[in-house]
Amino acid sequence: MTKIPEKNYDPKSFETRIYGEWERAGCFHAEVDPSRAPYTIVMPPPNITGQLHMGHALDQTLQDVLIRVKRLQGYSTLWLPGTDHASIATEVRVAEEIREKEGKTKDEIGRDGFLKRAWAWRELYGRRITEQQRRLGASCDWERERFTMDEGLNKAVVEQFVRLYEKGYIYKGNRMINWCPVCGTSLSDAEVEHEDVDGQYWYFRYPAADGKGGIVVATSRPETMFGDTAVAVHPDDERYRDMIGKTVVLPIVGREIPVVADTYPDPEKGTGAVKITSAHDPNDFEVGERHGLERIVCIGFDARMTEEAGKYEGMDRYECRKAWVDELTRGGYLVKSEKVSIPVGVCYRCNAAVEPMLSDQWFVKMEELAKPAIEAAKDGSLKHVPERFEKVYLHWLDDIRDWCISRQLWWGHRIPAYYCDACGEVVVARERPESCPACGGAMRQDEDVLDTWFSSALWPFSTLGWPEKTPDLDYFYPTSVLVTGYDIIFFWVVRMVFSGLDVMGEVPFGSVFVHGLVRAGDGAKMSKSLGNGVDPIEVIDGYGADALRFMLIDGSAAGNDMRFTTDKIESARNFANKLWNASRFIIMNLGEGGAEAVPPLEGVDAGRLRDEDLWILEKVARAAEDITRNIESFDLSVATQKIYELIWNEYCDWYIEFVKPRLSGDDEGDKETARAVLISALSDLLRLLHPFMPFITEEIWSFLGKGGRLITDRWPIAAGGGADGAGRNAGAGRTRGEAEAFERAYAKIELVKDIVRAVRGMRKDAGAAPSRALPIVIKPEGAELGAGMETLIGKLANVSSVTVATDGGAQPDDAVSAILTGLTVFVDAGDLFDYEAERERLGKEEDRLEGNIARLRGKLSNEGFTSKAPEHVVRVERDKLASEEDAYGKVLARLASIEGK
RNA sequence: GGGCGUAUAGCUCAGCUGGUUAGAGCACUUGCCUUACAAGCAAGGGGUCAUAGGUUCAAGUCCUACUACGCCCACCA
Repeated sequence: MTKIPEKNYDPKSFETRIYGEWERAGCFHAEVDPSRAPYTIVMPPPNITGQLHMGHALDQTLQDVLIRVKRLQGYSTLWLPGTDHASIATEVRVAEEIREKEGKTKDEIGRDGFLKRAWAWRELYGRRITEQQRRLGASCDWERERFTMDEGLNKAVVEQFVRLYEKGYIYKGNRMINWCPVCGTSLSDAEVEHEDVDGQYWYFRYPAADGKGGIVVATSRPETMFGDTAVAVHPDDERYRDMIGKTVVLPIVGREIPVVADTYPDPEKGTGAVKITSAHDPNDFEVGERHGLERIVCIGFDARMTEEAGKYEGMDRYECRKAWVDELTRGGYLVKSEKVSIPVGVCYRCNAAVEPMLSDQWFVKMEELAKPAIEAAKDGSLKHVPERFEKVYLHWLDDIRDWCISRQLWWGHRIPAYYCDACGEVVVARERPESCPACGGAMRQDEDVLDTWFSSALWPFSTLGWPEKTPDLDYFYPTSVLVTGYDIIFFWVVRMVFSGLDVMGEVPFGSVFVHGLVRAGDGAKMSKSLGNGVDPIEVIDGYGADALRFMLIDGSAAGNDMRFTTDKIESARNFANKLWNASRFIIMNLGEGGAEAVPPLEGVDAGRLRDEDLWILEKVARAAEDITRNIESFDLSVATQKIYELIWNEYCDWYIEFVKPRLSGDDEGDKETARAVLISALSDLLRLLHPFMPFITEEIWSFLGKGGRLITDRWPIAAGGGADGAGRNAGAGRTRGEAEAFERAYAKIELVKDIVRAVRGMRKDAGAAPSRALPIVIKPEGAELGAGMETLIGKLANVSSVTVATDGGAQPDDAVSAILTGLTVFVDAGDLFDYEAERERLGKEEDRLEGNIARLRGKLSNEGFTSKAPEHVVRVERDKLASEEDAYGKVLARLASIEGK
């Protein structure tokens, strides 16, 4: 008894089940296997801050497609999953939760209590994320799942920190850093975003100390005036030459500050004189360094004014600004002010305005580390797809500054630095020292944790076991490709590359495959605050994971943003439904013995194969090669379009229709042949589609009696020089005779399609009722009409009889005609025929051909074209002209023959 | 200030290294419940590929300029 699929495509009925089967069978597990080439992708670990969004779904789908293709091609494929602790983001969320649930602050709970709750959070959200990934069909090796704060990774982080410290690449220094007053921590440059806000320039007069004149400076941040330590002017600026070396007085504050000459001020800008606040601005800091200025901190870590601000001490920085400007204005120091747009740095997590601050922090010296990373992109060992992203990568590295890696947070890898309070000794070590090596006193560990990206930077090798020398690391590193969004190129890609080169001496991946954002239907960025996010799980519930996956890949080019619309997801779901029903039809027609009784294609006598059989096999073979090429060059959406077209418009629309009469016929042998070809072609279609729609393809596969699982079956054709060198290309190994037979059959069936389409069109034009079968006459004019052509046409065009009008044979005048390449088709529409309509029809054709012929003649009479264009291009144009002229002649003749009727 | 992207059918988008008459999905028109599929079948309509130059035998595709929108980077007081 043959098992037949349910009538309706219902992804819910099998997706979860199939995933479980794959997982239990160990299909995702990768083995170190020296006999095969490895193919490795480390998953960009999603943050445990929440759940997966549409961007993750895209990211994961792309990786899964690549992994599944390579798995089918016979590589030992490892897709290593994991999650990221996302230090600052998670800390903020956990603190929020604690405030809501317990009404307490972080400090009230304490470090240990906080970490306990953070780990609980990690358990909950980490699991939720991996469940969502399973729903999507991610075929990653769960046995190798990692977390950026697990024990092994902590070991890697400590090891790398110590190594860099010992090399002198990590240092602690009192430098200008970005401070987020809300998150209460320092930030790296990458973590600061720039926003333009409405602001103002205030021009204030700083009187000269000697009472003669003064200098007007412009500022957008008057409140930093309390920290001013100089006024700088350009040495060549005539206006201020006399002032250099003198001192001016800070209005109201009364403190005297020097006027220094420095090349930093641009005479063109503002007044050409710049107030220098060496403790609150990176540029001013440098000017201060050059001139040995003191640093006065007037804004504290809480974004409130310090005692340096006198009576404003304790006031918020922006409130102080207002009050202070008022006071200066009243004092007559304000010269003018103007509204202007000011770029301000904000925290990428909480959006608060970042304050440049002087602070003791740990840094990674970037200059030496960046060099090989730049080199890798330039010498091609690291390729970006699409290429344009290499610019983004290089640009970031080119003017990179030292990386501030310490964070004043609790959730993260604690810095392995230890201090002796007794003698001031600092020890950076893999293990906590028992006591101070200098004085024997007690050691205290640094309170701070590391930037979350410090651990992410090690991800491609730390997850494979580094610093241990493991077989995994040896076999799977370097990884094959990194798939990620363009928005985290410098957060992550750059840092992985320089870390990989530093630690392993090799780039962590040869290619970076960059994708864009998934936007809402109106083009807006999906975001929580806008509430326009689409939950991938809800989409999967409604349409199936396969539809979501297909939709995410189809119809968007690599690196470009895409919009999520129901149109698209429905279209993808409909495609799945189409495949489902076609497969169902085939399975229903397998006969008594079911799938097992159908012989494999190799078991069918080649002589039994009909033209349409050869045609579909050839179609599939050609498409398979194309699709493989597209996938290998990361043109995944091109690949999906081709497979969509192949399945729907060739296999379903034509082949299945061609074969229907045979399936209901009496010739058992022929029936068997048709079944064998149907299944063979379908199998390849399933293989080709599987990476994109893994569930439905696996489910259908299980009905085909082929045994095994599709996920671990084989790709239709061998990878170019890949792991599977068996040369399984469907067209490979054919004899010359066979190849010619395929060619002939292919051309013949394409002609049949043209005839069918022409007849359908003519029937419609004539207004023939769909149920009314009409006789047709085919007049061959050079085309080879094989036997069996008539039956193929008859059924598909609703034709009652096909007469081949051999030379001299009857050629009806009172029939609708269509002139095709190598033949003319007449539809005997009987009472519906109308000479006037026929003439109109032919007239249109005449016009069209005239246009074409004129264009082609022009082209071919162009000496430049015939002499310079490649031979095959010219030949195609010549052939085209010849056939158009031929058709034109026939149209004229036909018009003449019915003239006056 | 620097860099990048996008502009192709009413809408959303493909179009790889330049080479037939520029494609798809949705929408639209017409006709169909044809025993796999109305989430479907069949036949159609619809585009001077943003604009202006240029290179070339040949440009949606390459170059230059320009316009509009979008994004990224940036230490302009």
